[in-house]
Amino acid sequence: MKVYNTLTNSKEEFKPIDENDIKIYVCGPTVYNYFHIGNARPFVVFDTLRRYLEYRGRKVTFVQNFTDVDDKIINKAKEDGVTAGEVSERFIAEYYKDAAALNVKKASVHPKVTENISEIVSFVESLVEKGYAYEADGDVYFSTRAFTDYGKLSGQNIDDLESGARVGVDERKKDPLDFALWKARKVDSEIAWDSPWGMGRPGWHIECSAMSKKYLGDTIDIHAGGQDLTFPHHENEIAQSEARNGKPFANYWMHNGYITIDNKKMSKSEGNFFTVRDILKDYSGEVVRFFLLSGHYRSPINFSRGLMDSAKSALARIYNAEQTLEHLVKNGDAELSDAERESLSGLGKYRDKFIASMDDDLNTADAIAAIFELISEVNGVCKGGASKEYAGAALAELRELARVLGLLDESGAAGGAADGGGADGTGSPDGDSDAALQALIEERAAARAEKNWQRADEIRDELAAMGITLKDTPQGVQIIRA
RNA sequence: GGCGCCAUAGCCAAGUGGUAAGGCAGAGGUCUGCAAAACCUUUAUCCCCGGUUCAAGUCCGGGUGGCGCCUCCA
Repeated sequence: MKVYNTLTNSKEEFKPIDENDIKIYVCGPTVYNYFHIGNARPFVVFDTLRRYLEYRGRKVTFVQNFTDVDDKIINKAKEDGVTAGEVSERFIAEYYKDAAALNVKKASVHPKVTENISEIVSFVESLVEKGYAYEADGDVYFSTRAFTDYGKLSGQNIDDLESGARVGVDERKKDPLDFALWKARKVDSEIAWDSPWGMGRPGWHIECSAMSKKYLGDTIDIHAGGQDLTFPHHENEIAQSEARNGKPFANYWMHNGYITIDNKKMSKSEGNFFTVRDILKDYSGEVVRFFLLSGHYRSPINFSRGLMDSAKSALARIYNAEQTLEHLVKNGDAELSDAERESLSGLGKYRDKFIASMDDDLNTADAIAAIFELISEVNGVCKGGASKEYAGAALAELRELARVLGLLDESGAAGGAADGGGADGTGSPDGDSDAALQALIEERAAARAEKNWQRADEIRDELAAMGITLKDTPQGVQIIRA
């Protein structure tokens, strides 16, 4: 597999340290609010990376942290009159709900900053001892000029960074680019932990270095996150970790592009954001996921209702194909036709294309195209009916590929179709135990046989109002539940 | 000022130097009692100007337009 590595600004062959245990760390959310669609992108993209690696037979240890102590959380707690811990616990729970809706798997570990304070303190102590950090009035700062490789990830040299720095120089810092490892408590009521420098709490960057080391070791395979974390967050992580460990921190750095609104970056500070929670009122999580995977992860994606509607329609094509095949698996012919046999022998080419696309720096747009090409061929072959065997094989491949992308899961939020018996009423309800529904379907079949179209349509409309769609196919009535 | 990204049909979007995937929307048609789904047909001087090459959307140079990081941010 090839992966675009921000460290080298080029696509490189991905060579894991240990083929049997790939180590990935993704920067997780600061839990003071529901996450927005921009935050959702790395969750979905790197969950897809993980699924793909697992699909290819690799074991993956996937760590995604929760930043559960931070200025924003403390401010939110003040606003709401609750503790910082109550805010973070609440939004961690909300994170899991939205992530589940997007079909994002839980990480191997979701460490919290507040549960790793002692690791963080000893990490900082070690940096101080090695001369990479200094204490000032209870704060501890990292000395960027002490780390000679500073700037290697963002491709900047330290002097250019400095001349462009817009932030006012804190007089306690020796250099404007120095950043806080430990922040002294300002007021007694503020959440704080004891340390060699007095009561305080960790700075933002140190948590990822400390937790990555604890859960994955000194050198990991992939560190990932949004492009906006490249500088300073990831640059600082490299400085901290490599200064302390004396080894490379991460071999590959992957950064996803932004979600934009009217082509401008979506961000909380700009206020032009949509939370996933709100979007889920109008679209299923699966549509959101499909939307996020429909372009390449490094490109910006513009978010709008119109584009979501397009994604919804496109995903519906995949669902229609699945439902048609499910119906044919139950109601199709017994014998494989020659045309089916021929199609079947070449069906693997779509899997090949899918894999080639995913191997090429996670090109999900191309991988989705492979799925659509599979669907086109299968729909063509199944026009007017198909054998159970062919439908079964096609369905298996369709699901296999879609599920690598986290789509068409059994557990998926969009739900599957339940299938009924044949239109003539002789078929078994095959799994559908709703007797009233079966009775209506049989009544409609009888009405149709008598050409009583009015009654037949009435029944269809009645069921449609209940979210049940009936399709008359040559293989009998297909029942689709919303 | 420093560093970087992008520009492909009405819209979204792939594209490894060899004469443009896929999806959505639109138009016409087939199938259907009508639908739905599906199928068939149909829609691109690849931002502009140079250059390299037998061959350039793809490489190089120069423009133009848009975006981003350098400040909390996925």
